[in-house]
Amino acid sequence: MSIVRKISESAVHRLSLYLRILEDLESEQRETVSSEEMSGRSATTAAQVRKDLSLFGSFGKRGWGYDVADLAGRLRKILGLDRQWRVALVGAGRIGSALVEYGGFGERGYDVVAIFDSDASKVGEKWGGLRVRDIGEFEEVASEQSVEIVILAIPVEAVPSVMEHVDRAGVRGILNFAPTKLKVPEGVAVKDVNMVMELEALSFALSQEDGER
Amino acid sequence: MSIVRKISESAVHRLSLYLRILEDLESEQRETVSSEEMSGRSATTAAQVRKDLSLFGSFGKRGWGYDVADLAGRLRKILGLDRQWRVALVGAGRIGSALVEYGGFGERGYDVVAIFDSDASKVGEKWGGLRVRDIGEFEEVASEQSVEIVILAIPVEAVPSVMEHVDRAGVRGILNFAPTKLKVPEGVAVKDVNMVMELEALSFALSQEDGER
DNA sequence: GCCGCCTTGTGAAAATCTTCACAATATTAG
DNA sequence: CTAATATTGTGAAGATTTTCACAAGGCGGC
Ligand SMILES: NC(=O)c1ccc[n+]([C@@H]2O[C@H](COP(=O)([O-])OP(=O)(O)OC[C@H]3O[C@@H](n4cnc5c(N)ncnc54)[C@H](O)[C@@H]3O)[C@@H](O)[C@H]2O)c1
Ligand SMILES: NC(=O)c1ccc[n+]([C@@H]2O[C@H](COP(=O)([O-])OP(=O)(O)OC[C@H]3O[C@@H](n4cnc5c(N)ncnc54)[C@H](O)[C@@H]3O)[C@@H](O)[C@H]2O)c1
Repeated sequence: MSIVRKISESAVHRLSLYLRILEDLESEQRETVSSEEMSGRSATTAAQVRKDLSLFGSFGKRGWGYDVADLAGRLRKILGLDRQWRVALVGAGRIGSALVEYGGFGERGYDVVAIFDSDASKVGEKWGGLRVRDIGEFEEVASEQSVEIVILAIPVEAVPSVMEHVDRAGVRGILNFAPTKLKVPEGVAVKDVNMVMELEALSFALSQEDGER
Repeated sequence: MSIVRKISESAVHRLSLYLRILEDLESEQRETVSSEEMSGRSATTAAQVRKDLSLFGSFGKRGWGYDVADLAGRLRKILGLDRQWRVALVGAGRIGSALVEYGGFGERGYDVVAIFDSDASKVGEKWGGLRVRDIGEFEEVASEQSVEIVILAIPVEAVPSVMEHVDRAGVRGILNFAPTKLKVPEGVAVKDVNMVMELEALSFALSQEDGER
């Protein structure tokens, strides 16, 4: 039955945004919200909000708006936040440590269940209840722990060798911080986080302004 | 003279990608490259590569391709990387420290020239040659140091008060890590880095797969 | 100098995404 | 019950982005 609609990258992005807005509204004890108000708190239009939501169903009541708690629940379900995701961190470096210490992921159902590194001086360290393991143990531990998502926070040079482990372990999704295009088997989802690119987009925008004057 | 073309977000993103590819090619001692090969190393098509570049001029030679070093130089110029940018970090926490210790920004011309925090136990610490300063000094120091870009790595709650300082100091661009929509004066560019959203896009993709089976 | 080959640059077509505009309908007041 | 009001859900229009397809050059070989 399920119709395969292709939801655009940007639409998914906006859904995350809407969820954050709804959570703010929940903490303000608001019961309902209109597409108009949602658009005011994001950077979109009311029509966009309604179109985005209508891709998944009709969640509002005409003349009344959306029930805040109900819509938040539906978005959580749509985004896959109605369950726990078992996550492994590979790369116990600067970014890795910032991520593991950050509580925001656990809150949303992403449980870091294993940490890997190749540096003998890091392997064995205790990081918030978890022991840093050698990358050589990846396949065994990842399958034992049913890891589905990997956060890759390693240098570019280490990517090829680490990806061999990751591929063999049957991981389904990768959040990649290394500034390189990953080669992954069919069916594995990858999202890149590239802060340098964001800075470049910023300096591009500023340079354009300068050029126009 | 300069025609004001609106370059899409995604096109700028791809330009950054192309630059990274060209830098790889440079380190492989390659002299020339075709749009075909560039597309193979990114996730686009050859036509897209050529269209993107043609927004800014015609940099190639028919039947021959692009000169790797020349094109890299032109992209650097387009992205505003042909100069130094003076950057201030606000928030000497986990993310802030990972960023400051990371060399990749300096390499690309982003110089962190000041670091601010509000925590008395952090103010005064030495971070790679810089003293962490109190956020109260922001306006004075930022204008003295000609800061143009701010990296905001503070908790959401601290955003409103910090933004007052930032707005008054006449900063032109902000790289924001706090998961909230910044309100900025006209003309200030903002780019958000939101890792939770990327993870949500990942779990969305994985959930969709599950649903389709 | 001419031919054949290769690859760019770019209009035009196709696809995708966003905005518009309004009928449908729930709610509330009288 | 009717009217007035609010706001959704959604086709259709409009805008933007991507892909197609090919003429226009440049280069090497003969
Ligand atoms: N730190 C930042 O602010 C920043 C910013 C942008 C991008 N990045 C990127 O993020 C990635 C991580 O950066 P970082 O600053 O955390 O680096 P880091 O050097 O602090 O940490 C990398 C970790 O990976 C480990 N590692 C190396 N090879 C490995 C292997 N084969 N298997 C397992 N672990 C291995 C290292 O031992 C180290 O602990 C890099 O690709 C970097 O380019 C970082
Ligand atoms: N750490 C992560 O992995 C991660 C992931 C996603 C998003 N974020 C976001 O990035 C931001 C920073 O995260 P973090 O983990 O580095 O937090 P952190 O708590 O480690 O650091 C925040 C720093 O900001 C400082 N600060 C607080 N109020 C301030 C003020 N008014 N003026 C100046 N400095 C002030 C604190 O003293 C602290 O040093 C947060 O908004 C967080 O939600 C972090």
